[in-house]
Amino acid sequence: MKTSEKLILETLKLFHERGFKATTMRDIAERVGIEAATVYNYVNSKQYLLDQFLFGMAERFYQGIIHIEQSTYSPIEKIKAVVSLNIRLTVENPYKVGLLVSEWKHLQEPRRSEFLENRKAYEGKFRGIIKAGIESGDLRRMDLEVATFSVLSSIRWLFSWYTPEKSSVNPIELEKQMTDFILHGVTP
Amino acid sequence: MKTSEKLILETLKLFHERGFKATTMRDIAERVGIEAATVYNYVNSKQYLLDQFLFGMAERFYQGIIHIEQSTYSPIEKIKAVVSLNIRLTVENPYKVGLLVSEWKHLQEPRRSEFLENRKAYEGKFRGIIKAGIESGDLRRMDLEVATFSVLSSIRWLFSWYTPEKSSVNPIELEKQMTDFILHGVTP
DNA sequence: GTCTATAATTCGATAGAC
DNA sequence: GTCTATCGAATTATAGAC
Repeated sequence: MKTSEKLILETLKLFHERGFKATTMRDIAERVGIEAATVYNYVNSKQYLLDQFLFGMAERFYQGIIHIEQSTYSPIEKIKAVVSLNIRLTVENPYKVGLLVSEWKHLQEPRRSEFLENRKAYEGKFRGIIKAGIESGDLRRMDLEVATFSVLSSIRWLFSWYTPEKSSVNPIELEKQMTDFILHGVTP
Repeated sequence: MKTSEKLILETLKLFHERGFKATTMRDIAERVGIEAATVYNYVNSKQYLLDQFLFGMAERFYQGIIHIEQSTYSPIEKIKAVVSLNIRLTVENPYKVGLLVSEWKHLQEPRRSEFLENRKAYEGKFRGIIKAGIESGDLRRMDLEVATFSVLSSIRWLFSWYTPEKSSVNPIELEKQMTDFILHGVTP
């Protein structure tokens, strides 16, 4: 593996294990097997590394929901597609998705505000899907805010407990199980 | 307000806004209106403050689910009670609940391990409730792990989006809405 | 209880040789 | 591309006067 690749990978693991603030450039250098000063041959700053991780993932979530929003799917099919999107991105990038919900506070302005705007836009698009579903009668009449965040929360925390290797279900089965939960709850 | 009370309150707000690592003793002192050295007249260390917040809340969640577990409620009634417990504790202590899920990594050993064991025990008890419900037929047949964490995730993230003042629903209505979602999903 | 002063350490980042 | 050396700033915490 190239040093540049190893640097990115080890940094991601350290941010995941200890958090951005508790990870030092010296920690990163040690994992890669170089000196701290050499890290600056690859990146301008520690902030840059966090920025790349967060906005890289945020953009993929955002583009994903835009495609779903613009599709001709029914509201329920759109919800299924969002669940599928979340599972796919989380399984492919569990650490980055984890950073997305825990380390954005450490972005510097104006990037921090940009990040929050992006997240708000994502949530707004999801809310639109739920709203359309309620109005068309495909979904139950319920409070829009509660419905939006209840569904979002159940899929956003996937990263914290699901790993395909250790779980009793594979990603395909997980998608079915989670969709069933969101659509029908836990009662028979 | 007594200085000691103001110190606790302002520290909690700062930990919430910036995170534990990004909050300095000087920040805390400034909000309270004293010098940094004076903070040490009230607390032994910054770690102590985080420790108190996290274990104080963790204990309340733990005691709550123990009482629910030992009750004669049916599985569905126990789930409703856990939802109620989460809403009550989150509305009463939104910042502390937020720290519970975002700042535990910054506990020092052995407290960090103790915290994780407590959380695992809490999750285990909740899993037991779901398991009993599936076996009794009160709940749908579904993967135990997925069911446990799907429900837990939907209520654990309450702190990040719900505030009684700004929401269209009050805590009582929120409890009904969330219970309906967990039991029956979003479809009619 | 609150202050000033400061110890002791750590951190992000840079300079410049090779 | 990698190193040694180091700067300058920030941080937790303590000592001791008032």
